[in-house]
Amino acid sequence: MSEDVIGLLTTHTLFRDLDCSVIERVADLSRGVQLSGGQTLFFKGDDGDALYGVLSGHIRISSSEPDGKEVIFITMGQGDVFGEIALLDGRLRTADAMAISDCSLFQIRRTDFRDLMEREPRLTTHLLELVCERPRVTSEMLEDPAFLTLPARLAKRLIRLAQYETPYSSPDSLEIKFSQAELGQLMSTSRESINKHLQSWPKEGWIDLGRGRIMIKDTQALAELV
Amino acid sequence: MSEDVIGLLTTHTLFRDLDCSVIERVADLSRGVQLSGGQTLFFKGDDGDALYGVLSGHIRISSSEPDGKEVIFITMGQGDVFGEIALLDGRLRTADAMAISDCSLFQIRRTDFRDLMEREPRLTTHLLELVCERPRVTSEMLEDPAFLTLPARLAKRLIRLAQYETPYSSPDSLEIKFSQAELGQLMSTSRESINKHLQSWPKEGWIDLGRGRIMIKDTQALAELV
DNA sequence: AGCCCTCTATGAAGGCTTTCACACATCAAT
DNA sequence: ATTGATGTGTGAAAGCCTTCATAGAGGGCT
Repeated sequence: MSEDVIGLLTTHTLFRDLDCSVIERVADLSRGVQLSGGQTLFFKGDDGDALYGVLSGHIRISSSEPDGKEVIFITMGQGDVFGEIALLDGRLRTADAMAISDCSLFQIRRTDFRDLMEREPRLTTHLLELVCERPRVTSEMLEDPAFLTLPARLAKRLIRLAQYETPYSSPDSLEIKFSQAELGQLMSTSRESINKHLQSWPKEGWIDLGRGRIMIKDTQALAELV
Repeated sequence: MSEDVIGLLTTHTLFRDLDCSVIERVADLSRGVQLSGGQTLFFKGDDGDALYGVLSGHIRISSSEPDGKEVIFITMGQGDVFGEIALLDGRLRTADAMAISDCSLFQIRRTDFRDLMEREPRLTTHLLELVCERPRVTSEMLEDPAFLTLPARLAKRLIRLAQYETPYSSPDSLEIKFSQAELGQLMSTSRESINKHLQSWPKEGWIDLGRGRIMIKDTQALAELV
């Protein structure tokens, strides 16, 4: 476990360039968390008292309403670190985090991390970079629904998913493991709408559809829709 | 000018609790920027080399497309500080900033600010808080379109505008100085849709409509729509 | 006053999405 | 092999929003 954590830490933006001794100290602070698929790590509104890193499995960051509607913001996979905002300001979590498959995470608690930050200024600087990255992504998510039509957004999202948010990939044919219903939630639209737009693309040879997965065959063509 | 800057700095989250000497140093670093209504401060994609604070006037943070469409994210008024993300990571601006009225701003350049940060760790901590606040707001802006109907979002937005984003206010009757067209851009919808929904509320006595302004008469009633 | 520009008001037509309903395919478990 | 759960494929009806077109009202300027 500890070696896994050290491996993840050294490759992540947040901790890269730090001395080995510091990384080991961070790893010592961390404790393992195991979740099975469907379990919730935290809810929107919980106290934000820790940061998490994904060692294996996938975590869905989403927000849901009492009536059952849910918006998925992003899914986190191996190597991703999340929960850093609540870690910094100690306020409430802004979204839910749920395991969508069996997960192995590491957790660093707020108090431990703050002590470390005081001793290691570079850690703060890196943390700032990480926190700055989020708004850059979110502001794009804000303007896309206003500027792009649904098929354009869908194409864009598929490309993004293939590049960043799936473990599996091969040279010229990228696979996305999401059901059409999940895609609908990712994009705040209905499963049926997703389905109707997806129908036209296999005919062009741009994608292949399967049960619970989509193979991208022509990224270029999809990109031109945007 | 310098006294104005010091006044703004001492009241803002970013600099509060800092020693007077430090605040004076920050003020010394800053230079004044004057804009007349309609002038652009920076465009999305520009290099982000400075942070700004509003001494007077209003700045619109928005993002626009070649075809003329525009989404307004937020408007900044007296006492607001913006541009801090590009300041931190030195990357490109994520939105346009334009003066919607004659403005007096102060500017602190990236290089100057970073020097200061190294000498003043508390400044970094406060900056982190500020940067953390943004995603909290934006993530709400992301889920609202998915969960709420247009009238609900409109009501919510009016309340927000009345509270935070207009200089003018009086006890039980809040005035919003936005045209219906601008409201449409704020909410990524058409001027006509805004108008149609607004029509029904004066009859209930919840708001008064004027040319280029809206008076909120019953905040409670609007809040219940959400 | 007269003129112009901006903003508000309103209706009709059309488009895109949602919702509902149902059929069918796939996979896992018994 | 049967059953049940989950995911995909489709069509019809309804709703909401957009776009287009047009009218009128309010303010500032000469």
